[in-house]
Amino acid sequence: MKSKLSQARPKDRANDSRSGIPATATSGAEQPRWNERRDTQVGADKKIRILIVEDEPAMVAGLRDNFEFEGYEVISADDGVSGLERALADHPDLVVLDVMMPRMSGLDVCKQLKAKRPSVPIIMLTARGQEIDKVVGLELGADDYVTKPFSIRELMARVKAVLRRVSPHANELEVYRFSDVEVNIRQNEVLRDGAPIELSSKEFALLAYFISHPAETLSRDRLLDAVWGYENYPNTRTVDTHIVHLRQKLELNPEEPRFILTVHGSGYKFVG
Amino acid sequence: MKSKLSQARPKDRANDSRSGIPATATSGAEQPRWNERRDTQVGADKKIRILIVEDEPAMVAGLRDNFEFEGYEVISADDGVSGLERALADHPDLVVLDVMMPRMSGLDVCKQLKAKRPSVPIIMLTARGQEIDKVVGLELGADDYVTKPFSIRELMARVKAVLRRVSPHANELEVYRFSDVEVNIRQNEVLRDGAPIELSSKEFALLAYFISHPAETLSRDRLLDAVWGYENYPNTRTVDTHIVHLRQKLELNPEEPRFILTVHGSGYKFVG
DNA sequence: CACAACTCTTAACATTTTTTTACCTGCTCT
DNA sequence: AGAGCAGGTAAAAAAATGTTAAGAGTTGTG
Repeated sequence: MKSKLSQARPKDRANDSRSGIPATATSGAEQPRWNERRDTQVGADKKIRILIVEDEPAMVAGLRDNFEFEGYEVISADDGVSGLERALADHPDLVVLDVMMPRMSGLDVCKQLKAKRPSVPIIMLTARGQEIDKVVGLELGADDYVTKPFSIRELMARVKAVLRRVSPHANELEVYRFSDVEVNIRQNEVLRDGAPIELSSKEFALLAYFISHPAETLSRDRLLDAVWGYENYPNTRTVDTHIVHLRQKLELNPEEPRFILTVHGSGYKFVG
Repeated sequence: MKSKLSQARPKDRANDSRSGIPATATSGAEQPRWNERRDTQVGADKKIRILIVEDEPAMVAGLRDNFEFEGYEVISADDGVSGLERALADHPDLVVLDVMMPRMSGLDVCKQLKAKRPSVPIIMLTARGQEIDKVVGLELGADDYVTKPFSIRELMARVKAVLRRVSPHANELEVYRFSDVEVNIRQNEVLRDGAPIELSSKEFALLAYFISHPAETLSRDRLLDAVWGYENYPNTRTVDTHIVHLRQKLELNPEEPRFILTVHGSGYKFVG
């Protein structure tokens, strides 16, 4: 969560000019803008971890910024050998791998990594003119590739696409039930006896966070951090208000909440 | 579903200069990429089932990934005998068959399978230098072959070609229906009660993407990536405008849309 | 080549929804 | 009783979306 200054967010992204990364030293022309809030992982419990293996520091910094802004956890390595080591040791959820690197080519890293961890998705960064088919084909097993110079926007989209493809579980399996209420995390949908309950996005994020921390007393500050983000400092009373709304929509008897309980002096607690 | 494919846009978009961002030197993206969404079987009634018979796990995994990404259903077997069994039991629409395998050679599997199910198309994976003529000729009856090492793109193209050749009905299978609306993906045609609804290419591409991701909330950015492509940076509001147009043409009551719903703060969602 | 028809994009304004803040009441504990 | 906290309510503020229209570019046609 980097600059989630959504307060000062420009209206449309055509105008904003968040510092992007030059995709290569040569192409300063591309001005990616990526500072709009997108479909990031809201209130996710554990972050998705991305490993960036790339020898050019500026590129790493730029990618790190953007990925972290999108809510991913980023680790990095600056040559092939250490990249392979980190990939094996730190269990990233996805690897972004430059082809041209010191010590060990990205192609070899890819091959060796796929041999040991066939399931970890890899996106290759290739220069134009390199043999794309080899990179992505079965010989190496990369899941996708982007040719330099690329827009951060394209890379980000492909990362998300690969993640969606690799773990479609996120789509369906995240359904929670308590009492006669059914919460589908992925589809932002809450049902009571099959009838939809309309929640605002904040309300839903709040509920999702509660659900993922059952029976745990959550302080207002913690809820603010998790649901509103670190760069937002609304009044803690804001949380209360949203709790009220949630209860009104969720509880059978909002006067006597059964699911979202108050822990006097501490915060709130969700009980399935 | 790339717009490129459905749009009769002869010229490169490189001369697109309105947003101040040059379309980049990267407009060499004319070459199709295997991993882009293509003319897959969108919203087809039932998926086309591919059987992969191959003993190398990494290869199976890679093929599975790619075929599933293209919208096929994949089943697999890791040796000749079980491959033949599954081919007979599970009625795949196409079989990808490695020649070199334990227990029973792919050649024998092919021969026996063709003897019992003459209609099921088979694509063989052969190593360079193997006797191609025998494989494809009448003796064995395979429909096509690919020599290792091959690019996934080539294999995918051959699979589609064979499927087209074998079942020209595939054209009609790409019809999706909801309410009294009928959408023919391949023919860019939308009918309501048999009467055509005229959609622009963007509108159609948008609808097609919605249809292929039913009940999933799609952010504007994701729609931009999928429908407009990576090299274009239109305003996110552009999506809204097109949604409006789509609704006006598609919904019975555009004021209260039933098919294309807005998810406030997140994007849009299509419900059949 | 001019002209009309059409598409796409952007902008401006209207409307709706969400989020935040402010103010007030009641409760609990010392 | 008074301080501190929980919670209700309403309204202001902000953001997102709907709507309409105008400009630029394309296509098709005479």
